[in-house]
Amino acid sequence: MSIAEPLPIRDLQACCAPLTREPIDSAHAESLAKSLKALADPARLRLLSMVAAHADGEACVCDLTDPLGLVQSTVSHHVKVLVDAGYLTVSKRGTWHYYRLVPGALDAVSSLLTTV
Amino acid sequence: MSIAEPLPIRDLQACCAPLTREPIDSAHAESLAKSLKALADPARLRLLSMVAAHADGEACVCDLTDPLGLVQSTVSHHVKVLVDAGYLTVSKRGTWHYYRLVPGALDAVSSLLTTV
DNA sequence: TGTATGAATCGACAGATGTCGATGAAAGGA
DNA sequence: TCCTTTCATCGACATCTGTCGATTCATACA
Repeated sequence: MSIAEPLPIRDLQACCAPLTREPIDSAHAESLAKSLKALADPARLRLLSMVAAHADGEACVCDLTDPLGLVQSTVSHHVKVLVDAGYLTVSKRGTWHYYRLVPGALDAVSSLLTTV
Repeated sequence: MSIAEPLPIRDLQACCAPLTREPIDSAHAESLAKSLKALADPARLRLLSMVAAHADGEACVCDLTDPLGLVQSTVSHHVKVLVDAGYLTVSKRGTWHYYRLVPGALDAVSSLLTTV
């Protein structure tokens, strides 16, 4: 992640009250919107869900192309969006790249939306 | 909402486990993505936040144009997106339309993202 | 009836996004 | 050294999206 990138969602949570607690300012609205945009795609939601459900909680791109019904380059693109947004991490072993959920990342964005 | 519209988020919650509990199927991924897309815009996040913070928990379009820095037709567009997605309701009194948060709508989408 | 006000709709447009096929890069094995 | 496999990147394309100005609609009031 370059320095110009949006804050990953966990930093956002560390600083902010839930959306309805008080009016959100432009900068934080921008950050939260980016985090939500990364999530707001059916292929990426299924991808996240598949990674979470996969053996050992990790999966490679090749595990995902068939069940998603998408070409390798497209899956690679979606995975990159989720890594950049802070939802996935990658660990490389040989020619394989294994992706895994970042613990707490989904809970962080979730807690920003709650009203209670 | 026409019959062809996506399920509002509350129905989604009534039927589904959180994203990481088990692999989500295509149809539900599509629904959840639509609900998230409605939220994934800085202007709409600020709009929701302003409505929640406004006196009596409701606001009209004319209350929002100035603080958002957007033209009336644009605000009207964003409001419609949020109403269609089930986050806002409208009550019309004279020429004024007052928008208000749907109780529990944000909590519903939030709970679908939680992993715990 | 006519006018004023708040809001929805329409048409246009630039920019972002999801998808694909083709190519390139890195690592391992014959 | 060469081939294979896994993945990233690139270029192209159609579609979607956010924004605006102009118009239309509905309601209230003079």
